[in-house]
Formats: sequence, C-alpha cells, structure tokens
Amino acid sequence: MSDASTDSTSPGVRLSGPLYKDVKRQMMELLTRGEWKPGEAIPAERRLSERFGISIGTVRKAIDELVGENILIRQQGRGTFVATHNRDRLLFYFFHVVAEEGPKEYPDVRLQQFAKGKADRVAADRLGVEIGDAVFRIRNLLRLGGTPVIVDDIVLPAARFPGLDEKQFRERPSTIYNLYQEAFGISVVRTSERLSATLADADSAALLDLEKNAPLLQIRRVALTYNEVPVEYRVSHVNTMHYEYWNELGRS
Amino acid sequence: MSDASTDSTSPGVRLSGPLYKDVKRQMMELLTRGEWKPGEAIPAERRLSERFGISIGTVRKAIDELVGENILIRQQGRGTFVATHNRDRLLFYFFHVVAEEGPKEYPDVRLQQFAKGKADRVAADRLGVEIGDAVFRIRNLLRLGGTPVIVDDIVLPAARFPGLDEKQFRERPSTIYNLYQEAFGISVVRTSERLSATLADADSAALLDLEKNAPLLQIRRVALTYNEVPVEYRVSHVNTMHYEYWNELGRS
DNA sequence: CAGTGGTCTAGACCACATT
DNA sequence: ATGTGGTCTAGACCACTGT
Repeated sequence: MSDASTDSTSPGVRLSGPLYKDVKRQMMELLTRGEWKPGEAIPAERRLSERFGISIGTVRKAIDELVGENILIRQQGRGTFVATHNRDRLLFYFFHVVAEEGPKEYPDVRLQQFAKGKADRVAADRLGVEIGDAVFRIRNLLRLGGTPVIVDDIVLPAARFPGLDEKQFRERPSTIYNLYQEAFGISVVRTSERLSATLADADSAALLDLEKNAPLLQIRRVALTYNEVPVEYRVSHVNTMHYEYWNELGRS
Repeated sequence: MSDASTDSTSPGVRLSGPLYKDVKRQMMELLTRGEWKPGEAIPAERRLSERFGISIGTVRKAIDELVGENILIRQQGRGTFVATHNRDRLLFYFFHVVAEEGPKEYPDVRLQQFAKGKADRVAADRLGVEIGDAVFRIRNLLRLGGTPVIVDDIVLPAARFPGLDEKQFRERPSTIYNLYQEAFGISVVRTSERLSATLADADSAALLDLEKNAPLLQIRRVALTYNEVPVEYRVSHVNTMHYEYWNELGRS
C-alpha cells in the first residue's frame, strides 16, 4: 500500500509536487483508459484511500478538483459517479442560447445534411489534424419555441468516429455529446467559443426564415475532451431576434 | 474568542447548516461593511480560527469558497487579500473581446459623453431602481490595436455614486471598475451578459469608422457586487471584423 | 441497517515571502 | 528566524441513500 510505483492502478511514477495532484492524474488515466466508465460509480473514498495508501482527505482533494471540472459528480449517500452527457447537463453547461424572457428551452434538433469530406485549413487547425484528413460534415437546424433559430455546421475528425453514419444522428435518443460518449467513448468536458456578428448568407437565411443579410450571431466552437484534446469543430449561426446568447463572467 | 454570539465580529446568529457556510457569511459581512478593505490582508488563518473558536480547516473551507468567487486572493507565504480591480483582473475575468490571433490587449478607453439623466424602463429594471430615478449616462469609445472597436454605453444609478463627475472618468488611472471600488467602495464581483447581433446605427457607425448597417455584436451587461446587487448596466457594440468575443464553457 | 459522501477537529510538516 | 498559506494525516461524527 505504500509504494505507489508497484501498484497496478498507478502506472505513472510519482515525480514531484502535491500528492493529491498525482492522485488526480492517476484517476484521469483510469478515466481515459475507460476503466471507469461514464455513469458508473467510482470506488468509495475510503476504498480509494486504502488502495492508494493515503489519507481520505487527500483522496477527497483530488476528487474535489475533478468534480470542479465536471468530470466526476458527487451524490451524498450514493457515491461518486463519472459524469454523463444528458439533456440537463447540455442545457446547463453547453447551450447558452436563451429566450429574452422565460425559462431555458431544450432545442428541437433536425438533421439537414450528413456527408464525408476532407478537412480544410481552418478545421484541420482547430481539430489538430492534417489538411485533407477525412472528416464528417453535419448540418443541423435547431428550433426553439417552434421556430428555427440556429444552424449548426459540425466537423468531426473521422479517425475518432469510426463507423459514424447518418442513422446514428437521426436515431439519437439524447444529445449529440451523449452520442459521442455512448458510441465512441468520447466525453466532451469543455468547449472554447469565439463569437462575432455576421450577415446571413442565402443558405442560412432560407433555413432560418430570414431575409438575406439579416444580422446573425456566429459562434465558432471547439469541443475538447480529457487533457484538452479537440474532438469537434462547430460553426453556429443564431438568429438573435427573439433569443440571445447568455453568459456569466467572474464565477471562476 | 470562544463564544461567537458575543463576538463583535459575529453579529449574526448561528442558525443551521454547515459551520463553514456560517463563517463565510460572517466574512462576507465584514467585507460588505468595509471592515476588510480591498487590497488589504485579512487576518491569518490561525488567527481567524482562534477568533471564531473553530478549527483551521473549517476557516480554510470558508476562505476556499470566497477565493473561488474571486472575492479573496490567497498568496502563499504572504497572506490572504481582499481582491482589487486592476488591469490584469479586468482583462482576465471581465474583458472578453480578443484579436482573432495574438495575445490579449488592454483597451485604450476614451470618454465621449458624460450626462446625468433619468432611468428608462430597461435600465431601471436591470439596476433594480424606479423608472425616472437619477442615473449617470457615460459613453466610451474603446480602441484596440489603434483602431476603434467598441462603443460602451454605461448607465449608473446616481444614488450609489454620489458626486461622480466627468473629471473622475477622464483622470481614471486604472480601470472603470477600479474607480467604482476606490471612490465609491463598490466591488464588482460578477457580470451577467446577453449577446445578440445587430446592425450599426448612424452613431455607432461613425464612431467605429464603419458603414451604417454593418453587423455589430451587441452585449448587454449587468455588473453585480456582493450579494448579487446590480450596480451597472452597460450596452456595448463591438465591431467583430478583426476582434471577437471569446468564451469558455464547462469550467464550472 | 450498512454504506456513502459531508463536515469538523487538532495537529504535523512543507513551501514560500519577508524581515 | 518568523509568519504566512499549502499539504497531509487519522480520526470522529453527521446527513443521506438504499436495502
């Protein structure tokens, strides 16, 4: 219990710095390797403290950080679970388009296009692949309150989504990120977005039931999984006539 | 030092729930009342644990939460300080307009207008005051990389900013939020923003050196101080030709 | 009831900054 | 050398969930 370097759960070597950071890193490896799967409970804190041969408080500190990054979820009396992508999580963390007044709505997603293609310069750069590498291109139209509000153009690196087909997108029971997680073991943990104002092109205008050159909010998003690895590039165009992009600053 | 209910630093009554939440609440009161001032160090953790008659770990947990809300700042070996508004903090937490490529820049702010007026319906609603209450209206033009990029229209409730005048805005040495804090004891802790796409009106177009009806990113921001009290309403219009609004989701 | 996470304690020692 | 926050320990007890 004392020598971590001979423990099967600790493939890495204890290098330096705080012990709880090392424990956190080891837990991340278990997650990345899929030994702890989304939706499952991880071992109890007491058990982990015994396994790692450390104090329970140190285990808690490691878990605290993973909970803070929305990778684990604590539930008093039940256990600590690996986070899954459900509707509520999407709505709470990743979907920031809201009505001017009233509660948050979940969008009605309709697939418009599904195609295989090659990565252009921008997508390759954002996804960390080579120009010309195989990608999937998906276009979705999102409705809120019954009217079309958002056009999503998604680019996925084909190498990470082997066998992805249109059917999976149509039959998706929950969110898109849930599909990535369930079917391909890819958990989106964080996204980075860049927003700008543009004018509607003919395509977007038609889909969103607007005049050409109407003002649209453009969102360019990169979705990242564990260890900051990019897995999706998405360009959204939002009609902000009745909906807006909501954001809070200074929370962390 | 042992009985919190007779201690001058603990005016409230211990009601229920976790002890550290109560300690946090008491520390918030000290901050709100100005007994702990921005830039100053608060008493050492050991001293606080003695003063409150509790364990040092419990004090740390209360401080942890305040640090997480950017109200206190820990510095190992030096102490724990009440957060101040300097350029770096603004840039890091509250200024999200960045160049498409390259590092973050601090904007060059130029005052365009300063006037006293009455709150309209929207401003009154956002600021939690009555329609017709006295307000200050400030217009700033912000330059990045030498060119005008943002027009800020700021509304401040006059009641909270007694004696504010144009001179203070012109001679401001640091950020606007620093002025609020230094001159009026108002610490902006968090902001809530709503973004949409609009077309430039004649005024904005002239200031930003654009054609009328050019697409602009509109940001409507409410700035909040301790306990979610609104203190500023601001509408920004951003030319996103060469700069964009940057955001990260899923961090917390 | 047993098992889980949540709170709280009372210390020890470490890393860092200042004097 | 002193004082600060940062880490880590080894427990106790509480609050909650499920059986």
